[in-house]
Amino acid sequence: MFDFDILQLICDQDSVPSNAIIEDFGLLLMGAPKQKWTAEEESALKAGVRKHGAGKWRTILKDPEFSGTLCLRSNVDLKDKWRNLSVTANGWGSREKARIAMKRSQQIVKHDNSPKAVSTSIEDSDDEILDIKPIAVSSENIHVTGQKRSFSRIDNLILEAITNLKEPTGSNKTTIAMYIEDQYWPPPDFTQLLSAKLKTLTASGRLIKVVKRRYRIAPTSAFLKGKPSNVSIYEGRQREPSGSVVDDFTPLLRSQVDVELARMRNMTAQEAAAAAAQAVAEAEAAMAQAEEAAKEAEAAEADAEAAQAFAEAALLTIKNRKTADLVISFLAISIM
DNA sequence: TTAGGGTTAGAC
DNA sequence: GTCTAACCCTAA
Repeated sequence: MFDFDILQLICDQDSVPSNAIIEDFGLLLMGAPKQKWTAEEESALKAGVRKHGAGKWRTILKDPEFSGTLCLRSNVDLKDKWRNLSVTANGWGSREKARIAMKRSQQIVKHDNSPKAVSTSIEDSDDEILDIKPIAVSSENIHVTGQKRSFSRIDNLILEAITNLKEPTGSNKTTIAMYIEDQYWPPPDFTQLLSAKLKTLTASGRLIKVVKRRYRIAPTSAFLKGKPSNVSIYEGRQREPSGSVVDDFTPLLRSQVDVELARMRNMTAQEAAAAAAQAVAEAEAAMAQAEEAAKEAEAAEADAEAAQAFAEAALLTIKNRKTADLVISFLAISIM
């Protein structure tokens, strides 16, 4: 189209077009169809976020590595697109968002009514188990050898993601998931594992939950001790695909998956069938493990809700009876 | 410059 | 009519 050709000419200049230029051009495009994001623009945005962090939209636009691809976009466009990506990556449709918003407002009311209630942070509302977007299964790399060891690998991935994303206000679950999914090939039910793991890491004090469901690494976290920041924890594994680091949760790099696919193409029918059967069995084991982790997370949430309900009931009792001593005695007996 | 809420176009 | 993605507006 003619108008887009003009803007492409602007793009061909060395400098990044200012917002004013893009906005003025928007006037020219009045009535024109929406500019759909291309796959190239999308990947450039993701790469930009990886490099500079979410929220550094202007920096990403100025980065010569991305300015060529994103020259038609303003920083606001980047922000909006990243928001859309975050929402869809979580499997949240408008209904889910409305439901979560409703749930959150209800919880805020609860907090207002019971300031001393047992804390079931409203920031946990996005830790619900959501639809999973399975990406790939490594038949050789998912070995179920016990939850603790497997989870320690996810711990490292989460910490690596938060470290490398460098978001000043911390990283949310979506951003962490997108980083990991972009860098590796996580197993099925990865989102469930991530939700559960974020909870336990926060509970154990290794992560700090800051505003708006964002997580930061606790200053005293032992996970990164001795490890240089900004370096992939899996670099060793990347250099040695057949090395020893395969006994845990180890998402595959895309390049490794490509190698796997190439190997599979050369298999005989019988070999392929055997490999497929083995992959299915191991994937099922991994899914069972993920399911168990999800159940644990659900149980923890249920416990917290029950505790909150109990605390609310206790406070109500205090108000109504005006016999605090009696209630305190009752609570003491209940706890024992 | 950015975040977040709101609006609207387009696909289904 | 519903849903999603792109776009708009405004406060900080």
